[in-house]
Amino acid sequence: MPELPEVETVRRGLEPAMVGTVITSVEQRRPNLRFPFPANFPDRLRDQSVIGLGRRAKYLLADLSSGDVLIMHLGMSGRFLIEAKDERSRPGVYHYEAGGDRRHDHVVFHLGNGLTVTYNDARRFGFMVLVPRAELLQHPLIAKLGIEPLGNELDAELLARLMAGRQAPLKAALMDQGLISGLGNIYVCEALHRAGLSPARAAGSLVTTAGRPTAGARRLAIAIRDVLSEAVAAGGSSLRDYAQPNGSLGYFQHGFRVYDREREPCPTPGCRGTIARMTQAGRSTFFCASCQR
DNA sequence: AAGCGAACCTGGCTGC
DNA sequence: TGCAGCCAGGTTCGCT
Repeated sequence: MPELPEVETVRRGLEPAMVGTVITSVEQRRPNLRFPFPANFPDRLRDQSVIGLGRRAKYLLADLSSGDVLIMHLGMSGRFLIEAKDERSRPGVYHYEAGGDRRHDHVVFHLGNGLTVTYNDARRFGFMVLVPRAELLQHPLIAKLGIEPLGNELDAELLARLMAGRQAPLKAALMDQGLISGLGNIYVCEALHRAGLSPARAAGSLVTTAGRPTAGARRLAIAIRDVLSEAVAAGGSSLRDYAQPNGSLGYFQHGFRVYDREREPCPTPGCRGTIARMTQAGRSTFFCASCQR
């Protein structure tokens, strides 16, 4: 599920519930997700205050008073649910409404403010790791991440530099978290369509022989920023059963122009093409062969 | 070195 | 209704 906009939406949903409160206890209901939980995981969280909740790429980073950072990744199907322990005490404030299979509630954080935050992950590709704050940037999960696409660095020049010399399909290069971190299958398809670039062309084709960004590179840098910021503003996309922590649904999936729209007419003004689907590196790519070159 | 396919795990949908 | 087969937002590993 979650690419950068969804993770940022989750962060914004969890922040008011968790930051500034204390974790009174943690229920860890299985030994592992994608990886084993850290040793003594509940003990290391108990009685810690949550000082801040940040995000790097698709990782949530909870800063704890113990000096540890709790790194959390949602994998494909991870989500958080916020509930009031006593619904009557906070009527209508936080209420889990979206459907969900509670058999996959793997971690429950009990908070000092009376709320519980539950991590649910059917496929268990997500994980949680504890790292001392001073070691965070050296941690293998974090150290190799590329630039934040919504940060200040991403422009046509940097994009061209990152893609220069690469023979890999442009789509694959954009999915490479070591180059740009936070894009996934959906938003890469969307950004490439907005930029009018074929997912199959070589990444290095965004650079002129003089080493300058092509016009396509300029369009793509803007398209990446636009599609991500629009999706964040819309509260992310709700595919299948994904919901925001408060149970409400993101609605950016209505803004998809190509993703999961195989055989539909291309939405580009004046384009008479049809959205097609192909497989690249084992993942579905949705694109318009007519206006994406 | 870079790039591809498989693997991790479960659930939902489609089609017979 | 049942069941087999295929598909899914991510990441890592091992083999070209």
